[in-house]
Amino acid sequence: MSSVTDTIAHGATGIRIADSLREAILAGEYEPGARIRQEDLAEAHGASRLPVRDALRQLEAEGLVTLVANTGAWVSRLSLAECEEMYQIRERIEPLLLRYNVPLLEDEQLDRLDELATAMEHTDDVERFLTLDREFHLACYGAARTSLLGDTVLQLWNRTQHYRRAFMRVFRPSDRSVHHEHHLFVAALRRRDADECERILAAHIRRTRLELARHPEIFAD
Amino acid sequence: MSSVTDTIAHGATGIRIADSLREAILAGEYEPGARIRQEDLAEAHGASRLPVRDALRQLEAEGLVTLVANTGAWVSRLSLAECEEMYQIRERIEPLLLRYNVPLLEDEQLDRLDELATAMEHTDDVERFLTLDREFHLACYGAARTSLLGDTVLQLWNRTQHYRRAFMRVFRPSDRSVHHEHHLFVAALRRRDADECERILAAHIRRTRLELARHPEIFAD
DNA sequence: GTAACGCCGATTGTTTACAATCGCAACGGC
DNA sequence: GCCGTTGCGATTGTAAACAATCGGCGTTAC
Repeated sequence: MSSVTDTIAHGATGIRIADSLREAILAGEYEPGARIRQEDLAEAHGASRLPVRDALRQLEAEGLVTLVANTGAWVSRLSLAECEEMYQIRERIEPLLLRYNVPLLEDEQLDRLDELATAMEHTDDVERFLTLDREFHLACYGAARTSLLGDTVLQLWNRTQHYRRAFMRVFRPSDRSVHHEHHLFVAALRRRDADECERILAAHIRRTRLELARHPEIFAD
Repeated sequence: MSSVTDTIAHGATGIRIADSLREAILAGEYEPGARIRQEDLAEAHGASRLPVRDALRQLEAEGLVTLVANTGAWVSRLSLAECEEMYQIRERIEPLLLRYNVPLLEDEQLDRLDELATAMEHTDDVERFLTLDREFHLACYGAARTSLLGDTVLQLWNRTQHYRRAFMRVFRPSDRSVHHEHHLFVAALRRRDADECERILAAHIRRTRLELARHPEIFAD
Protein backbone atom coordinates (compact mmCIF):
# COMPACT_ATOMS: atom_id res chain seq x y z
CA MET A 1 0.00 0.00 0.00
CA SER A 2 1.25 3.44 -0.89
CA SER A 3 0.30 5.47 2.15
CA VAL A 4 0.74 4.43 5.74
CA THR A 5 -2.60 5.78 6.84
CA ASP A 6 -4.53 4.55 3.84
CA THR A 7 -4.92 1.59 6.12
CA ILE A 8 -7.64 -0.89 5.47
CA ALA A 9 -6.42 -2.55 8.66
CA HIS A 10 -9.18 -4.92 9.54
CA GLY A 11 -10.57 -4.56 13.03
CA ALA A 12 -9.42 -1.02 13.53
CA THR A 13 -12.12 1.02 11.85
CA GLY A 14 -14.01 1.65 15.05
CA ILE A 15 -10.83 2.65 16.84
CA ARG A 16 -9.87 5.01 14.05
CA ILE A 17 -13.25 6.70 14.13
CA ALA A 18 -13.10 6.96 17.91
CA ASP A 19 -9.66 8.55 17.76
CA SER A 20 -10.79 11.00 15.13
CA LEU A 21 -13.95 11.97 16.97
CA ARG A 22 -12.14 12.28 20.29
CA GLU A 23 -9.65 14.66 18.75
CA ALA A 24 -12.41 16.72 17.20
CA ILE A 25 -14.25 17.02 20.51
CA LEU A 26 -11.09 17.95 22.39
CA ALA A 27 -10.21 20.52 19.73
CA GLY A 28 -13.54 22.19 20.39
CA GLU A 29 -15.07 21.39 17.03
CA TYR A 30 -18.10 20.08 18.84
CA GLU A 31 -19.71 22.00 21.71
CA PRO A 32 -20.94 20.09 24.75
CA GLY A 33 -24.52 19.15 24.11
CA ALA A 34 -24.01 18.93 20.35
CA ARG A 35 -25.87 16.12 18.66
CA ILE A 36 -23.85 13.39 16.98
CA ARG A 37 -25.61 11.50 14.21
CA GLN A 38 -24.34 8.01 13.47
CA GLU A 39 -24.90 8.22 9.76
CA ASP A 40 -23.05 11.50 9.37
CA LEU A 41 -20.01 10.06 11.07
CA ALA A 42 -20.24 6.89 9.05
CA GLU A 43 -20.36 8.79 5.80
CA ALA A 44 -17.52 11.10 6.83
CA HIS A 45 -15.30 8.09 7.40
CA GLY A 46 -16.52 6.09 4.45
CA ALA A 47 -17.68 3.32 6.73
CA SER A 48 -20.90 1.75 7.83
CA ARG A 49 -22.78 2.72 10.97
CA LEU A 50 -21.56 -0.24 12.98
CA PRO A 51 -17.97 0.81 13.56
CA VAL A 52 -19.44 4.20 14.40
CA ARG A 53 -21.53 2.59 17.11
CA ASP A 54 -18.41 0.91 18.46
CA ALA A 55 -16.62 4.25 18.48
CA LEU A 56 -19.48 6.01 20.22
CA ARG A 57 -19.63 3.34 22.88
CA GLN A 58 -15.91 3.67 23.37
CA LEU A 59 -16.15 7.43 23.83
CA GLU A 60 -19.16 7.00 26.09
CA ALA A 61 -17.00 4.84 28.32
CA GLU A 62 -14.42 7.61 28.34
CA GLY A 63 -17.14 10.04 29.33
CA LEU A 64 -16.86 12.23 26.26
CA VAL A 65 -20.15 11.16 24.72
CA THR A 66 -23.57 10.53 26.24
CA LEU A 67 -25.75 7.85 24.66
CA VAL A 68 -29.48 7.47 25.07
CA ALA A 69 -31.12 4.32 23.79
CA ASN A 70 -33.27 4.75 20.70
CA THR A 71 -32.64 8.46 20.80
CA GLY A 72 -29.10 9.37 19.95
CA ALA A 73 -25.70 10.56 21.04
CA TRP A 74 -24.55 13.91 22.34
CA VAL A 75 -21.25 15.39 23.36
CA SER A 76 -21.21 15.10 27.13
CA ARG A 77 -21.98 18.17 29.16
CA LEU A 78 -20.82 18.71 32.73
CA SER A 79 -22.51 20.54 35.56
CA LEU A 80 -20.42 22.70 37.84
CA ALA A 81 -20.81 20.11 40.60
CA GLU A 82 -19.55 17.32 38.35
CA CYS A 83 -16.62 19.39 37.20
CA GLU A 84 -15.66 20.19 40.77
CA GLU A 85 -15.88 16.52 41.57
CA MET A 86 -13.42 15.73 38.79
CA TYR A 87 -11.03 18.37 39.99
CA GLN A 88 -11.19 16.91 43.50
CA ILE A 89 -10.35 13.50 42.11
CA ARG A 90 -7.50 14.98 40.11
CA GLU A 91 -6.26 16.70 43.23
CA ARG A 92 -5.94 13.36 44.93
CA ILE A 93 -4.62 11.08 42.22
CA GLU A 94 -2.42 13.25 40.03
CA PRO A 95 0.04 13.73 42.88
CA LEU A 96 0.15 9.95 43.18
CA LEU A 97 0.89 9.56 39.49
CA LEU A 98 3.50 12.27 39.79
CA ARG A 99 5.16 10.36 42.62
CA TYR A 100 5.59 7.40 40.31
CA ASN A 101 7.32 9.66 37.80
CA VAL A 102 9.59 11.81 39.93
CA PRO A 103 12.48 9.35 40.09
CA LEU A 104 12.16 8.44 36.41
CA LEU A 105 12.18 11.82 34.67
CA GLU A 106 15.39 12.47 32.74
CA ASP A 107 17.18 15.84 32.68
CA GLU A 108 16.29 16.15 29.03
CA GLN A 109 12.58 15.94 29.84
CA LEU A 110 12.94 18.44 32.66
CA ASP A 111 14.56 20.89 30.25
CA ARG A 112 11.58 20.43 27.98
CA LEU A 113 9.26 21.25 30.90
CA ASP A 114 11.10 24.52 31.52
CA GLU A 115 10.77 25.35 27.84
CA LEU A 116 7.05 24.71 27.95
CA ALA A 117 6.61 26.83 31.08
CA THR A 118 8.46 29.70 29.40
CA ALA A 119 6.43 29.34 26.22
CA MET A 120 3.22 29.51 28.26
CA GLU A 121 4.35 32.80 29.75
CA HIS A 122 4.73 34.38 26.35
CA THR A 123 1.53 33.47 24.60
CA ASP A 124 -1.86 35.14 24.63
CA ASP A 125 -3.52 32.62 22.38
CA VAL A 126 -5.94 30.42 24.33
CA GLU A 127 -5.64 27.39 22.04
CA ARG A 128 -1.86 27.51 22.14
CA PHE A 129 -1.84 27.88 25.91
CA LEU A 130 -4.13 24.89 26.30
CA THR A 131 -1.91 22.78 24.08
CA LEU A 132 1.23 23.77 25.97
CA ASP A 133 -0.37 23.28 29.37
CA ARG A 134 -1.62 19.85 28.37
CA GLU A 135 1.78 18.83 27.08
CA PHE A 136 3.40 20.17 30.25
CA HIS A 137 1.27 18.12 32.58
CA LEU A 138 1.23 14.97 30.50
CA ALA A 139 5.00 15.13 30.05
CA CYS A 140 5.28 15.01 33.84
CA TYR A 141 3.35 11.77 33.78
CA GLY A 142 4.80 10.07 30.73
CA ALA A 143 7.86 8.46 32.25
CA ALA A 144 6.25 5.84 34.44
CA ARG A 145 4.57 2.85 32.89
CA THR A 146 1.41 3.00 34.95
CA SER A 147 -1.25 0.80 33.54
CA LEU A 148 -4.32 2.37 35.00
CA LEU A 149 -3.48 5.62 36.73
CA GLY A 150 -2.19 7.25 33.58
CA ASP A 151 -5.34 6.40 31.64
CA THR A 152 -7.57 7.63 34.43
CA VAL A 153 -5.80 10.96 34.64
CA LEU A 154 -5.89 11.37 30.88
CA GLN A 155 -9.62 10.71 30.91
CA LEU A 156 -10.17 13.34 33.56
CA TRP A 157 -8.19 15.81 31.50
CA ASN A 158 -10.20 14.99 28.39
CA ARG A 159 -13.54 15.26 30.11
CA THR A 160 -12.75 18.68 31.50
CA GLN A 161 -10.95 19.98 28.42
CA HIS A 162 -13.83 22.05 27.12
CA TYR A 163 -14.41 23.75 30.44
CA ARG A 164 -10.73 24.51 30.78
CA ARG A 165 -10.98 26.25 27.42
CA ALA A 166 -14.09 28.19 28.39
CA PHE A 167 -12.46 29.13 31.67
CA MET A 168 -9.30 30.41 30.00
CA ARG A 169 -11.41 32.67 27.83
CA VAL A 170 -12.92 34.49 30.80
CA PHE A 171 -10.07 34.22 33.27
CA ARG A 172 -6.86 35.94 32.24
CA PRO A 173 -4.50 35.62 35.19
CA SER A 174 -3.52 39.16 36.12
CA ASP A 175 -0.47 38.16 38.09
CA ARG A 176 2.45 36.00 37.01
CA SER A 177 2.25 33.70 40.01
CA VAL A 178 0.87 30.87 37.91
CA HIS A 179 3.91 30.89 35.67
CA HIS A 180 6.27 31.35 38.58
CA GLU A 181 4.72 28.25 40.10
CA HIS A 182 5.46 26.21 37.00
CA HIS A 183 9.17 26.94 37.29
CA LEU A 184 9.11 26.30 41.04
CA PHE A 185 7.54 22.98 40.24
CA VAL A 186 10.24 21.99 37.75
CA ALA A 187 12.89 23.02 40.26
CA ALA A 188 11.35 20.67 42.83
CA LEU A 189 11.36 17.94 40.20
CA ARG A 190 15.07 18.51 39.61
CA ARG A 191 15.69 18.09 43.34
CA ARG A 192 13.61 14.87 43.17
CA ASP A 193 11.61 16.32 46.04
CA ALA A 194 8.49 14.22 45.64
CA ASP A 195 6.69 15.63 48.66
CA GLU A 196 7.13 19.21 47.52
CA CYS A 197 6.06 18.28 43.99
CA GLU A 198 2.90 16.67 45.28
CA ARG A 199 2.16 19.72 47.38
CA ILE A 200 2.59 22.20 44.55
CA LEU A 201 0.58 20.11 42.14
CA ALA A 202 -2.30 19.57 44.56
CA ALA A 203 -2.39 23.25 45.40
CA HIS A 204 -2.38 24.12 41.71
CA ILE A 205 -5.35 21.88 40.97
CA ARG A 206 -7.24 23.04 44.05
CA ARG A 207 -6.76 26.68 43.14
CA THR A 208 -8.07 26.07 39.63
CA ARG A 209 -11.12 24.32 41.05
CA LEU A 210 -11.90 27.24 43.33
CA GLU A 211 -11.50 29.73 40.50
CA LEU A 212 -13.74 27.61 38.31
CA ALA A 213 -16.43 27.66 40.99
CA ARG A 214 -16.42 31.45 40.74
CA HIS A 215 -17.53 31.26 37.13
CA PRO A 216 -20.76 29.25 37.13
CA GLU A 217 -21.88 31.01 33.95
CA ILE A 218 -19.57 28.65 32.04
CA PHE A 219 -21.89 25.79 32.93
CA ALA A 220 -25.11 27.60 32.12
CA ASP A 221 -27.67 25.42 30.42
CA MET B 1 -47.18 -7.52 29.14
CA SER B 2 -47.43 -10.09 31.86
CA SER B 3 -43.98 -9.99 33.43
CA VAL B 4 -41.94 -6.92 34.11
CA THR B 5 -38.71 -8.52 33.07
CA ASP B 6 -40.05 -10.28 30.03
CA THR B 7 -38.88 -7.09 28.40
CA ILE B 8 -38.20 -7.00 24.73
CA ALA B 9 -37.22 -3.42 25.43
CA HIS B 10 -35.61 -2.27 22.25
CA GLY B 11 -32.14 -0.86 22.62
CA ALA B 12 -31.38 -2.59 25.88
CA THR B 13 -30.22 -6.00 24.76
CA GLY B 14 -26.57 -5.07 24.87
CA ILE B 15 -26.95 -3.58 28.33
CA ARG B 16 -28.73 -6.66 29.58
CA ILE B 17 -25.98 -8.93 28.28
CA ALA B 18 -23.32 -6.68 29.79
CA ASP B 19 -25.05 -6.76 33.17
CA SER B 20 -25.37 -10.51 33.05
CA LEU B 21 -21.77 -11.07 32.03
CA ARG B 22 -20.48 -8.61 34.59
CA GLU B 23 -22.32 -10.41 37.34
CA ALA B 24 -20.97 -13.76 36.16
CA ILE B 25 -17.41 -12.49 36.16
CA LEU B 26 -17.76 -10.92 39.60
CA ALA B 27 -19.33 -14.09 40.95
CA GLY B 28 -16.22 -15.96 39.86
CA GLU B 29 -17.90 -18.03 37.18
CA TYR B 30 -15.14 -16.96 34.81
CA GLU B 31 -11.48 -17.05 35.83
CA PRO B 32 -9.22 -14.19 34.78
CA GLY B 33 -7.73 -15.14 31.44
CA ALA B 34 -10.77 -17.17 30.42
CA ARG B 35 -11.72 -16.88 26.79
CA ILE B 36 -15.10 -15.34 25.93
CA ARG B 37 -16.56 -16.32 22.58
CA GLN B 38 -19.04 -13.92 21.04
CA GLU B 39 -21.23 -16.60 19.55
CA ASP B 40 -21.57 -18.54 22.79
CA LEU B 41 -22.75 -15.44 24.61
CA ALA B 42 -25.10 -14.56 21.78
CA GLU B 43 -26.66 -17.98 21.81
CA ALA B 44 -26.95 -18.02 25.60
CA HIS B 45 -28.96 -14.81 25.47
CA GLY B 46 -30.93 -15.68 22.38
CA ALA B 47 -29.55 -12.69 20.56
CA SER B 48 -27.28 -11.94 17.65
CA ARG B 49 -23.57 -11.23 17.99
CA LEU B 50 -24.05 -7.50 17.65
CA PRO B 51 -25.42 -6.69 21.08
CA VAL B 52 -22.74 -9.02 22.42
CA ARG B 53 -20.08 -6.87 20.83
CA ASP B 54 -21.63 -3.82 22.45
CA ALA B 55 -21.62 -5.57 25.79
CA LEU B 56 -18.00 -6.66 25.46
CA ARG B 57 -16.93 -3.16 24.56
CA GLN B 58 -18.82 -1.87 27.56
CA LEU B 59 -17.08 -4.28 29.89
CA GLU B 60 -13.76 -3.57 28.25
CA ALA B 61 -14.24 0.07 29.15
CA GLU B 62 -14.93 -1.02 32.72
CA GLY B 63 -11.72 -3.00 32.66
CA LEU B 64 -13.33 -6.38 33.21
CA VAL B 65 -12.70 -7.68 29.71
CA THR B 66 -9.69 -7.42 27.42
CA LEU B 67 -10.33 -7.25 23.68
CA VAL B 68 -7.81 -7.95 20.96
CA ALA B 69 -8.72 -7.11 17.37
CA ASN B 70 -9.39 -10.08 15.14
CA THR B 71 -8.49 -12.42 17.94
CA GLY B 72 -11.01 -12.40 20.71
CA ALA B 73 -12.02 -11.40 24.20
CA TRP B 74 -10.70 -12.58 27.56
CA VAL B 75 -11.55 -11.88 31.15
CA SER B 76 -9.02 -9.29 32.25
CA ARG B 77 -6.08 -10.43 34.30
CA LEU B 78 -4.12 -8.20 36.64
CA SER B 79 -0.46 -8.27 37.54
CA LEU B 80 0.54 -7.64 41.13
CA ALA B 81 1.88 -4.21 40.13
CA GLU B 82 -1.43 -3.26 38.52
CA CYS B 83 -3.37 -4.46 41.50
CA GLU B 84 -1.19 -2.44 43.85
CA GLU B 85 -1.74 0.57 41.65
CA MET B 86 -5.48 0.18 41.98
CA TYR B 87 -5.27 -0.12 45.72
CA GLN B 88 -3.20 3.06 45.84
CA ILE B 89 -5.83 4.85 43.83
CA ARG B 90 -8.53 3.52 46.10
CA GLU B 91 -6.54 4.68 49.09
CA ARG B 92 -6.67 8.22 47.76
CA ILE B 93 -10.17 8.55 46.37
CA GLU B 94 -12.36 6.37 48.57
CA PRO B 95 -11.74 8.65 51.55
CA LEU B 96 -12.86 11.52 49.33
CA LEU B 97 -16.05 9.72 48.39
CA LEU B 98 -16.58 8.89 52.03
CA ARG B 99 -16.27 12.56 52.93
CA TYR B 100 -19.15 13.31 50.59
CA ASN B 101 -21.24 10.72 52.40
CA VAL B 102 -20.46 11.30 56.08
CA PRO B 103 -22.99 14.09 56.60
CA LEU B 104 -25.68 12.31 54.59
CA LEU B 105 -25.80 8.85 56.17
CA GLU B 106 -28.94 8.24 58.20
CA ASP B 107 -28.98 6.44 61.55
CA GLU B 108 -30.89 3.63 59.92
CA GLN B 109 -28.07 3.06 57.43
CA LEU B 110 -25.48 3.19 60.20
CA ASP B 111 -27.38 0.50 62.08
CA ARG B 112 -27.24 -1.60 58.94
CA LEU B 113 -23.47 -1.11 58.80
CA ASP B 114 -23.09 -2.40 62.35
CA GLU B 115 -25.21 -5.40 61.42
CA LEU B 116 -22.99 -6.14 58.45
CA ALA B 117 -19.82 -5.80 60.51
CA THR B 118 -21.21 -8.25 63.05
CA ALA B 119 -22.28 -10.68 60.34
CA MET B 120 -18.78 -10.58 58.90
CA GLU B 121 -17.34 -11.57 62.25
CA HIS B 122 -19.43 -14.68 62.36
CA THR B 123 -18.98 -16.21 58.97
CA ASP B 124 -16.29 -18.51 57.65
CA ASP B 125 -17.63 -18.70 54.14
CA VAL B 126 -15.48 -16.73 51.70
CA GLU B 127 -18.29 -15.95 49.26
CA ARG B 128 -20.53 -14.71 52.01
CA PHE B 129 -17.77 -12.59 53.51
CA LEU B 130 -17.07 -11.01 50.14
CA THR B 131 -20.73 -10.18 49.65
CA LEU B 132 -21.04 -8.65 53.11
CA ASP B 133 -17.81 -6.70 52.79
CA ARG B 134 -18.85 -5.33 49.44
CA GLU B 135 -22.25 -4.29 50.76
CA PHE B 136 -20.60 -2.71 53.79
CA HIS B 137 -18.31 -0.51 51.77
CA LEU B 138 -20.79 0.38 49.06
CA ALA B 139 -23.41 1.24 51.67
CA CYS B 140 -20.97 3.80 53.04
CA TYR B 141 -20.88 5.41 49.63
CA GLY B 142 -24.51 5.16 48.58
CA ALA B 143 -25.90 8.27 50.20
CA ALA B 144 -24.21 10.95 48.13
CA ARG B 145 -25.24 11.52 44.55
CA THR B 146 -21.78 11.65 43.11
CA SER B 147 -21.82 11.41 39.38
CA LEU B 148 -18.31 10.20 38.70
CA LEU B 149 -16.56 9.32 41.90
CA GLY B 150 -19.03 6.60 42.81
CA ASP B 151 -18.70 4.94 39.43
CA THR B 152 -14.94 5.08 39.56
CA VAL B 153 -14.80 3.47 42.97
CA LEU B 154 -17.24 0.78 41.92
CA GLN B 155 -15.09 0.00 38.89
CA LEU B 156 -12.02 -0.34 41.04
CA TRP B 157 -13.89 -2.73 43.30
CA ASN B 158 -15.08 -4.76 40.35
CA ARG B 159 -11.68 -4.99 38.73
CA THR B 160 -10.07 -6.25 41.91
CA GLN B 161 -12.94 -8.51 42.97
CA HIS B 162 -11.36 -11.73 41.80
CA TYR B 163 -8.09 -11.04 43.58
CA ARG B 164 -9.92 -10.12 46.75
CA ARG B 165 -11.54 -13.54 46.56
CA ALA B 166 -8.25 -15.32 45.92
CA PHE B 167 -6.67 -13.39 48.74
CA MET B 168 -9.39 -14.28 51.22
CA ARG B 169 -8.83 -17.93 50.42
CA VAL B 170 -5.20 -17.85 51.50
CA PHE B 171 -5.34 -15.15 54.15
CA ARG B 172 -7.50 -15.95 57.16
CA PRO B 173 -7.02 -13.09 59.60
CA SER B 174 -5.81 -14.65 62.82
CA ASP B 175 -6.68 -11.69 64.98
CA ARG B 176 -9.97 -9.89 65.32
CA SER B 177 -8.51 -6.45 64.72
CA VAL B 178 -10.06 -6.24 61.27
CA HIS B 179 -13.53 -6.65 62.68
CA HIS B 180 -12.82 -4.35 65.58
CA GLU B 181 -11.80 -1.73 63.06
CA HIS B 182 -15.13 -2.00 61.27
CA HIS B 183 -17.01 -1.11 64.43
CA LEU B 184 -14.55 1.69 65.23
CA PHE B 185 -15.24 2.99 61.76
CA VAL B 186 -19.01 3.02 62.22
CA ALA B 187 -18.56 4.75 65.55
CA ALA B 188 -16.58 7.50 63.85
CA LEU B 189 -19.35 7.77 61.26
CA ARG B 190 -21.91 8.22 64.05
CA ARG B 191 -19.82 11.07 65.43
CA ARG B 192 -19.69 12.54 61.89
CA ASP B 193 -15.95 12.67 62.35
CA ALA B 194 -14.96 12.84 58.69
CA ASP B 195 -11.23 13.16 59.32
CA GLU B 196 -11.12 10.09 61.51
CA CYS B 197 -13.24 8.17 59.02
CA GLU B 198 -10.89 9.05 56.19
CA ARG B 199 -7.94 7.98 58.28
CA ILE B 200 -9.37 4.60 59.22
CA LEU B 201 -10.48 3.88 55.68
CA ALA B 202 -7.15 4.84 54.12
CA ALA B 203 -5.27 2.74 56.66
CA HIS B 204 -7.59 -0.18 55.99
CA ILE B 205 -6.98 -0.07 52.25
CA ARG B 206 -3.25 0.44 52.66
CA ARG B 207 -2.97 -2.55 54.99
CA THR B 208 -4.82 -4.75 52.53
CA ARG B 209 -2.49 -3.65 49.76
CA LEU B 210 0.59 -4.53 51.80
CA GLU B 211 -0.84 -7.92 52.72
CA LEU B 212 -1.68 -8.56 49.09
CA ALA B 213 1.91 -7.82 48.10
CA ARG B 214 3.01 -10.61 50.42
CA HIS B 215 1.08 -13.14 48.32
CA PRO B 216 2.45 -12.79 44.79
CA GLU B 217 1.49 -16.39 44.06
CA ILE B 218 -2.09 -15.17 43.56
CA PHE B 219 -0.95 -13.40 40.43
CA ALA B 220 1.11 -16.25 39.05
CA ASP B 221 0.81 -16.67 35.30
C1' DG C 1 15.32 -34.48 13.53
C1' DT C 2 14.20 -29.80 13.17
C1' DA C 3 12.58 -25.66 11.35
C1' DA C 4 10.18 -23.08 7.96
C1' DC C 5 6.41 -22.78 4.83
C1' DG C 6 1.60 -22.96 3.40
C1' DC C 7 -3.04 -24.50 3.82
C1' DC C 8 -7.49 -24.83 6.36
C1' DG C 9 -10.82 -24.22 9.93
C1' DA C 10 -12.54 -21.19 13.43
C1' DT C 11 -13.56 -16.67 14.86
C1' DT C 12 -13.94 -12.02 14.41
C1' DG C 13 -15.05 -7.49 11.71
C1' DT C 14 -18.00 -5.29 8.29
C1' DT C 15 -21.69 -4.43 5.07
C1' DT C 16 -26.37 -4.50 3.70
C1' DA C 17 -31.27 -4.84 4.70
C1' DC C 18 -35.09 -4.70 7.92
C1' DA C 19 -37.80 -3.77 12.25
C1' DA C 20 -38.75 -1.06 16.29
C1' DT C 21 -38.74 3.32 18.60
C1' DC C 22 -38.91 8.26 19.42
C1' DG C 23 -39.84 13.24 18.46
C1' DC C 24 -42.47 16.49 16.10
C1' DA C 25 -46.13 18.53 13.68
C1' DA C 26 -50.67 18.73 12.09
C1' DC C 27 -55.28 17.73 13.26
C1' DG C 28 -59.49 17.61 15.88
C1' DG C 29 -62.09 18.10 20.17
C1' DC C 30 -63.13 20.81 24.22
C1' DG D 1 -57.38 29.51 21.92
C1' DC D 2 -55.45 25.55 24.32
C1' DC D 3 -54.55 20.79 25.06
C1' DG D 4 -54.51 15.91 24.05
C1' DT D 5 -54.06 12.64 20.26
C1' DT D 6 -52.49 10.51 16.20
C1' DG D 7 -49.84 9.78 12.18
C1' DC D 8 -45.52 10.38 9.71
C1' DG D 9 -40.62 10.92 9.10
C1' DA D 10 -36.13 10.45 10.87
C1' DT D 11 -32.99 7.78 13.48
C1' DT D 12 -31.52 4.17 16.03
C1' DG D 13 -31.29 -1.12 17.23
C1' DT D 14 -31.09 -5.86 15.44
C1' DA D 15 -30.61 -9.78 12.37
C1' DA D 16 -28.53 -12.45 8.90
C1' DA D 17 -24.91 -12.92 5.17
C1' DC D 18 -20.32 -12.03 3.61
C1' DA D 19 -15.24 -10.89 3.79
C1' DA D 20 -10.92 -10.66 6.18
C1' DT D 21 -7.80 -12.22 9.68
C1' DC D 22 -5.48 -15.29 13.00
C1' DG D 23 -3.75 -19.69 15.00
C1' DG D 24 -2.84 -24.49 14.58
C1' DC D 25 -1.65 -28.48 11.93
C1' DG D 26 0.53 -31.14 8.51
C1' DT D 27 3.84 -31.18 4.98
C1' DT D 28 8.28 -30.54 2.96
C1' DA D 29 12.92 -29.21 2.44
C1' DC D 30 17.41 -29.09 4.54
